[in-house]
Amino acid sequence: MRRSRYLLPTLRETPKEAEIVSHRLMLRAGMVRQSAAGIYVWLPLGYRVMNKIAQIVREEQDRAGSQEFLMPTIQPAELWKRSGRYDGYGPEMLRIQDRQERDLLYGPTNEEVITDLFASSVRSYRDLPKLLYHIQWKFRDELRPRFGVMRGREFLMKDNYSFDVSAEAARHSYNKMFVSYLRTFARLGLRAIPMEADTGPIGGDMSHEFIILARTGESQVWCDRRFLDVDVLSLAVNYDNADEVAALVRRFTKDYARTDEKHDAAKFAADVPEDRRYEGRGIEVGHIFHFGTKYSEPLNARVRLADGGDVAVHMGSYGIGVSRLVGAIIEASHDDRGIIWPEAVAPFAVGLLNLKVGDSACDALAERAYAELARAKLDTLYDDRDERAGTKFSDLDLTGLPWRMVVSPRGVARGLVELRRRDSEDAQELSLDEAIEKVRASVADAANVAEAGA
RNA sequence: CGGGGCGUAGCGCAGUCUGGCAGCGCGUCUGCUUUGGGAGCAGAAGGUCAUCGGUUCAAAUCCGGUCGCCCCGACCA
Repeated sequence: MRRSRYLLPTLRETPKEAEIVSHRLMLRAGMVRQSAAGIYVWLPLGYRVMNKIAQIVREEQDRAGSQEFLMPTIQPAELWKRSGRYDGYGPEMLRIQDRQERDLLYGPTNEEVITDLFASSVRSYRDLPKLLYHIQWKFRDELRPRFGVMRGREFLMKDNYSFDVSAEAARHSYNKMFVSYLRTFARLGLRAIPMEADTGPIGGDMSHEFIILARTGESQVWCDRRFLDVDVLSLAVNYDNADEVAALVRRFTKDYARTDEKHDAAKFAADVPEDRRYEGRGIEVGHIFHFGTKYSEPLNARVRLADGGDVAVHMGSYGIGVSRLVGAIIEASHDDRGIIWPEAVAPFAVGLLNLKVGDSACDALAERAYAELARAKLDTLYDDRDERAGTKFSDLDLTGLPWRMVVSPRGVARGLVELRRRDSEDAQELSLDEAIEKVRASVADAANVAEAGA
């Protein structure tokens, strides 16, 4: 993409509404614009990142045996009246009426719709288990939206729903999602720690929040530092082997990790040696939950059993805040110059700068670099604007692309470009071929890591 | 929903107290010079001062209503 043609309105100054760093940087880097309180326009750069995140989420959901489909944003109130939540959900739910004065709502979540779908389309225990997910916009009319896309009213969420014939089978589904979440966040360049969460009326140990550690997080968290040392992507997992998946879950639940909701200072002190105690802030990026027959009973989602009887299916739901992750990744990965994208979610792999537009040698080399980067299938944002070097450097640092390739009079006579990583101070002068190969290898490594263990 | 604050050019702000030509910086456009970390000079464009009403010879400024946005708290993917 040529920068001169791209809609990328970077700002030198921060709009005054932005308080936390991810919000400031997303506005300054031209990723989002606020449309109303907690509602955002996603500009091309921000939308690319969100789509990259969604794609990784999608791949890991599929890998764990889930199927993607799509439910509507607008739901009939009638379903919610049947589940008993229509009155219970409160003013957070946006209620609307159509021209016939039928009661509708903009979905804050989708248990009702999918349970109803399941009830009308699945009849037999032989069809179970099922894991179904979609990535869809939600609306929750929060009292006070804040922190940019981290707590918007409208947000993009992946929600998965599992259906099993028994509580024991449901645990396998839960465990699959648990492991797939570990892999998903690791691939996004995040270290997400599963923490015990409130389970509601069901009880038991079947609810976890996935929290990433970040200074600006909203929750106070306590955990064992051993969580920080595990290389999740190197762990092999066969999702069909219930024992193997359960063993992995045990490995990630045996050490202490709790938010302020469940923190027990005495237990923390007793269980975790002093040198392994971590206390800090965290951001919730995922939540998994088993809720048994809470919706299948009222919405009549039952299956026939082998012995001729029938049973309400056991369900769980599993959420990842996709749009929130865009902000969360920035909270975890930035410096005073701007965003530092992990390679896996970067909107472009390379920022190509021509520092002397109008100089025929520089123009020629930059154009050749742009063409060859495209041939190597490396997403490139080519800054071909007739701007000063400082402007281009600052803009590129702000937008956080992982690799910077500079064409300038310094190296052009020898056919050299300068290559530098966003997270490093070291630059190298290389031939164009060498530079492209280096970036290509780095991107390929990231992809290989993603495949490891799967 | 309780408390506090703010709406003036694309962004950041001054002007409001004490009514009297709507301003500054950045950005944008044109020209010249410059060219490795947000350049210099010269010129230009850009405004329903959130909105509705009131007071006044005169309102960004005073008074009242409404809308929007932000922050703190309680609440939440």
